[in-house]
Amino acid sequence: MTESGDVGWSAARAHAARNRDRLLQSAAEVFARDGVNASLRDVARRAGVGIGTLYRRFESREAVLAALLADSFASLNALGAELESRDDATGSLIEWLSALTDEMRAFPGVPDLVVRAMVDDDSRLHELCRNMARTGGALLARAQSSGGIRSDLTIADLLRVSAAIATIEEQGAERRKSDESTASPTASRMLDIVLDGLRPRSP
Amino acid sequence: MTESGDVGWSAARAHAARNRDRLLQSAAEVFARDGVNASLRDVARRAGVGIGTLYRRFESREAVLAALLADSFASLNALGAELESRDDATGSLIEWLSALTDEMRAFPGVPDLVVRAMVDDDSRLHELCRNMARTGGALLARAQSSGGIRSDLTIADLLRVSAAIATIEEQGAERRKSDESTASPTASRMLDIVLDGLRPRSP
DNA sequence: ACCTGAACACCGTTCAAGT
DNA sequence: ACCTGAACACCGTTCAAGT
Repeated sequence: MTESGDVGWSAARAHAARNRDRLLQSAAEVFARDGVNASLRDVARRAGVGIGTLYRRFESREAVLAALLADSFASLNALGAELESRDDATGSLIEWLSALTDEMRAFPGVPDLVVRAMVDDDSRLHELCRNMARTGGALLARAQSSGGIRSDLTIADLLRVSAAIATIEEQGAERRKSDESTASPTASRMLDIVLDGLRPRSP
Repeated sequence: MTESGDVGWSAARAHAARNRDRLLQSAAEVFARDGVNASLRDVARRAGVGIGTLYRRFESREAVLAALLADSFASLNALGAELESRDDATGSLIEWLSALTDEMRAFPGVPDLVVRAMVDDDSRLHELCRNMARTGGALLARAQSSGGIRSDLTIADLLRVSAAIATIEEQGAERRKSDESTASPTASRMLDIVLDGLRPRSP
């Protein structure tokens, strides 16, 4: 099949790129269904490629996830930059935390992953998470100096809270067999309740 | 080896009981290290029995966990009963939620497990969790009628919050590689902060 | 009655062999 | 250069064979 020189090369490269796209598409579907620890063999199967191809395109499960989540994180950084120029510092922070919580619901297991990656230098998601944290940190500092948010909180605290809420809502979104008294709360209600606790109290 | 009649039987029964104890001991160690989804083969190996014996003594992973967590849940119910007779209704609820959060930190993954079991009729932990929720529900109702807790909250909300905090602290308790700005908050601080949000606000 | 371990159908990950 | 699938070392779970 070897066509001479560049033609063969670029055909192979195009094919490789298509495989990468298919793998990402497939991974998005499988992770959405089975969570971030879903079977990578499943991902490869559904993409119609061999398992070896997956490992050739992505050095690890986290590399796949990093590729899938990169856009989310970029949009959070963009939103943060935009919110910096708003008057309401506290409202800005809360809006950003809401957006973060939403993004973390991409796949089951993402919140956990993000919290761990924040603290693990070796994670493929480490830098992505750290950048995102920097964006949030700026918003937090502004909200704190405006007096709208307790001054003893750190951005690490808030990311953990956000992750916790995202985990809760992720589970609440699943099919429930008995739905009487344990019906899941509205998506944003839990976050609202918890964020209430972040304001300074004047008793 | 077959000794005649009852003697052989009771020896076998005693042996079986000892195996069960060893398995539980081993499971406690392995789950503490690797979380609730740890290898059951590992559990059997460390207990010095065949994998078949584990499955003979416990019909499922959840059955092992139910056996390990039964005491915790019982003590929460006892604590609840005791707190019912205290004057400070809100303080009682908060103390109980603190205790619950602590118990959920038994092994990594327990909070998630409890939240799921609460909603899954088929789980071996379902009844255990439901009873515990009933205990908390009574404390919540009392705190709400005393005016100390927002009236729109349900016990399901609070258990989810507790699970979320327990998850956070469980992760915070792990060895961190970089510990600068992401240092984990003190054990109870997150819970305190969040519980602040549960009080009615008077602006 | 109880215990064991082989057996089955899956994983994640690597790497020789093919094109 | 890229792709494939066998190979290895693991799982969870079941069940025939042993005592």
